[in-house]
Amino acid sequence: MRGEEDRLNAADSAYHALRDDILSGVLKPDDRLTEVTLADRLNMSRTPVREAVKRLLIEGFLTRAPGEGLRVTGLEPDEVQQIFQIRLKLESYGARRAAEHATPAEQAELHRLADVMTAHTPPKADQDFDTISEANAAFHRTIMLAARSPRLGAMMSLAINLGLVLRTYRMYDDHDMIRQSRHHHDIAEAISARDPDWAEAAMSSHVLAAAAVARAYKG
Amino acid sequence: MRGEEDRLNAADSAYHALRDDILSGVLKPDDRLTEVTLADRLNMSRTPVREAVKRLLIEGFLTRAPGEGLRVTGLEPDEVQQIFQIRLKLESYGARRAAEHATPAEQAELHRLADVMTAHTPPKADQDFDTISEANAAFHRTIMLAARSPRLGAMMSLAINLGLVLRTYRMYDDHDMIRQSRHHHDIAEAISARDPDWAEAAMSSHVLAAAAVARAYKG
DNA sequence: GGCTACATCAATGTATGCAAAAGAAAAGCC
DNA sequence: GGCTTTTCTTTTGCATACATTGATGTAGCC
Repeated sequence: MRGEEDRLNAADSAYHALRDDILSGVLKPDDRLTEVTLADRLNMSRTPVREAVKRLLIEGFLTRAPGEGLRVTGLEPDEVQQIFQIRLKLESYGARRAAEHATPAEQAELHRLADVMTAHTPPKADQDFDTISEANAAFHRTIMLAARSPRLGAMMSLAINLGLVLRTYRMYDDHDMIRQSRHHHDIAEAISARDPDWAEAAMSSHVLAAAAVARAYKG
Repeated sequence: MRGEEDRLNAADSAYHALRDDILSGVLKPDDRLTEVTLADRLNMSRTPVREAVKRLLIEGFLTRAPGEGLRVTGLEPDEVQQIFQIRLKLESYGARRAAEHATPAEQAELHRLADVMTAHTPPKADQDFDTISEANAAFHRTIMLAARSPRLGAMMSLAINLGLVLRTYRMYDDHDMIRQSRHHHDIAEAISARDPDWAEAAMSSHVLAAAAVARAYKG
């Protein structure tokens, strides 16, 4: 879907390819990797791979075993909840700032995205599923933009990526989805009302509900 | 005083050298830099310099001007406050978790580091300054370790290494330093008492005080 | 005279080769 | 036979050469 990936340089595409493989489980925590192996895999030289690996190490997706290559960092069950806690802090702060700084256009966009989600919830076909998923991502992205804090945006994208595994909607049943969609309307309203406290609380509630779903989900 | 620095590899020493030059003002926000220039400056090849630059870019010390090289990032006042807000959220959460998970050894270490800071505060010589700075960094690092959350650690290192802490250290007067030192004792006590609420509140207070100093500082 | 197109240069991106560090295995010594 | 030492192998670190990209300026054309 993204024709732009061709325009990415090798180092960046290596980064994204590896990260996606880690998050999607193609590369598993026990796999032994090496820079050369990965370079072969991706059909490029070690240099850009090295760059990507360095970044993944910093971000905690990989760890380097002293003398025997790289390993994918495993997700402990407890860590999932920790990531939700981090998201809780950052996203609620983002919502607060969005309530203070969102333009009318951004407010309208948030309402529109919430409407899209509602219209397709609960999903009847796979296509609904995709539409919801995309609208959800766009909703959160718009709030981050409206927060007018590039640093926060960078932090969030990392936190979100860490939790990407969980964002697969497999865990959500219809009830969860409907609630989530309502939450989005709440948040959009709070931001339109320029009420930071409300926006923060609504977002907190939203994230905590998601955390609870993840906690309950076994399988 | 640290003989270990010789054992650092080229990329790391480049990173530290450049960061120090930025923090100390040898490299100023308007300077136009290039990877080749820096490599010459440091008597090494572009490869390790590139690595260091990449990291400094991520951490926000440098920005790349599309077609004309690198520039030292000037810190906008508003951004400084935003970074403190992010730190506030993450560090207070870290303190909370540390209160829940710190080992007796870690608790003792925190008290020890707080004592070291107090003993050298207010600083009388440059050496005191270094000692305090190091103890401070170790204190926060120990809390992050005690929080038992590698992901949080990764996020923090991105947020914190934005260099702000280092740059703001020069803003402190004796009064600020004494207060900071007292805060560290508070936090250590809260963690030893295994009181997450207290630990979180104490850390919040600590970070917000630092933010206030930064806000008041003009020059 | 103004606009386009092409050449040129500066800066970054990528590939490859070699060096150094760290483990593992094998040989020698006690 | 167990321990040390040495060497071989694996993996990362660094340097250098080359490719690519994007900006700037100049010449030619309209």
